[in-house]
Amino acid sequence: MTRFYESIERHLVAVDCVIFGYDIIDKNLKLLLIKRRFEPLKGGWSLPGGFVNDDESIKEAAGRVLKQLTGLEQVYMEQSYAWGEPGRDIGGRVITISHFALIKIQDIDPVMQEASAAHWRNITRLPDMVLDHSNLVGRALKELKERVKVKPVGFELLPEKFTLVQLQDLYEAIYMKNVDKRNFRKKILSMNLLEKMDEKEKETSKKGAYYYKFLPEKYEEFRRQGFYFNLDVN
Amino acid sequence: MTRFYESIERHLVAVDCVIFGYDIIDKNLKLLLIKRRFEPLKGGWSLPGGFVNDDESIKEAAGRVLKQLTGLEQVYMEQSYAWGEPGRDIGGRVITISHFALIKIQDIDPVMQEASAAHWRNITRLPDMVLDHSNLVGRALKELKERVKVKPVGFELLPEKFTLVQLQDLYEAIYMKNVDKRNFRKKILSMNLLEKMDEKEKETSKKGAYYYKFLPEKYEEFRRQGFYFNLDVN
DNA sequence: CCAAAAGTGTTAGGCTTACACCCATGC
DNA sequence: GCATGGGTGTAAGCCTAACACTTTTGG
Repeated sequence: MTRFYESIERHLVAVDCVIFGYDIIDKNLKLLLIKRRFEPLKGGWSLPGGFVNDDESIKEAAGRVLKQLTGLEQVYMEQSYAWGEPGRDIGGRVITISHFALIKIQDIDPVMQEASAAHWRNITRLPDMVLDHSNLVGRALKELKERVKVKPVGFELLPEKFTLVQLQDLYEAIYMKNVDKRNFRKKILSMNLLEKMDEKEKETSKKGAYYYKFLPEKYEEFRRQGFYFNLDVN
Repeated sequence: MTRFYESIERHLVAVDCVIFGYDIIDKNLKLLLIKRRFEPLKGGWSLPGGFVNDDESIKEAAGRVLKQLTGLEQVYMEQSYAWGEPGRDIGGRVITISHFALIKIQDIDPVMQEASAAHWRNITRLPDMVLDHSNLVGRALKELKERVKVKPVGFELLPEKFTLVQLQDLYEAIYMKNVDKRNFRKKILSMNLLEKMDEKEKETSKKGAYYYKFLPEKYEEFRRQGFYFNLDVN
């Protein structure tokens, strides 16, 4: 493969993952962070990342990092931004391509999480982070906010079945503002993307709240017909 | 700088530029393409690109490529996407970070353009392109469409002074659909971002159309006050 | 005087927003 | 029977979209 381009400078290329999770109990949007396991800056709070191997795509590299940390595959992940200031990594010039992933907190393999020393941290109270990782987080969060407005990806952060209250709480956590309950319900239900189940969630209230589930096939069908998801909320 | 990370595989990292221009006369959105000057695929239609040097950021590399081709600096440019499939470049594994730039066609240095064998090609009639460059274009175009709706960047493609008809034609070329004249004018003028000049453009009509200019300072001021540019058009 | 392009307002309907009370149940 | 959280409807106004004629002037 490498017959041409031989005299050209090469670079270390990495991927970093901004892994979002949502805690349905304390209603906080969270990030999965690790303590950096190598020098320089060993022990500092860091995004999970890794170098891109010769035989894998960027996407595969990011997927590999995510799987090593969480045990999860087929996770919703988007490329975010390529960071390449020559001085951004004090250990040498590294170009990193940040991604953000949305995972269901409860799906994570607890053994793996323990082994990798990964920690969930509230998005509102992040520690100081290594290198420019706070910037990567900031950008990913901004992109997430835009994305959940126009694509039904919030469900990636919730269990299969969830109540409308939980869904609203999630949106409030992401938008970082309150949302009108009646308008929110009207809007999301009017899209016909949710199926109401018979079962009720009874932990958090005496009356109980109906579970719903998201119908991805419906979304695909409507999309093909020109429908645009929109949950722009006051 | 390179004390750590020594044993790790390195990669060729490039930038490619999707350079948009708008021809006010024939009302076409165009791309600046070149004939590839080196093997493999020498002579094929290609996006202008180049490898990232050791001492420059990704943004600088893209700026350098753009300047070499057009003579222009301080051009509106956004990073688009990092493309890294191992097999995407038949000459060896190259990770490329695509960008899109918006330039005023008439600003380009004609000597430079000649020398670099750069050609403007209508977006609606692009030639077959080398490697995966059609994909990079597709993505950049999609991002441009989104961007002009929510950010006043269309003006980057027009001369300093332009008529409302010209502005509308530009939006029609980007959106690839017709726009209602009265609604378009109402909307753009209501934002108070344009200044009407006394002068008229008299080439294209006997009556003549008033020139306007965009006021970037106004935009900045309004932005700070929480204003969001929006030109979502029917 | 005519052809060609610039410029201009109004209306109906849909969507957004604001807002407060009843319901079901466990204790 | 009461406290707790779940669930529901309506009205005002704002924004969007549809639509056609008048103005100017060079030839």
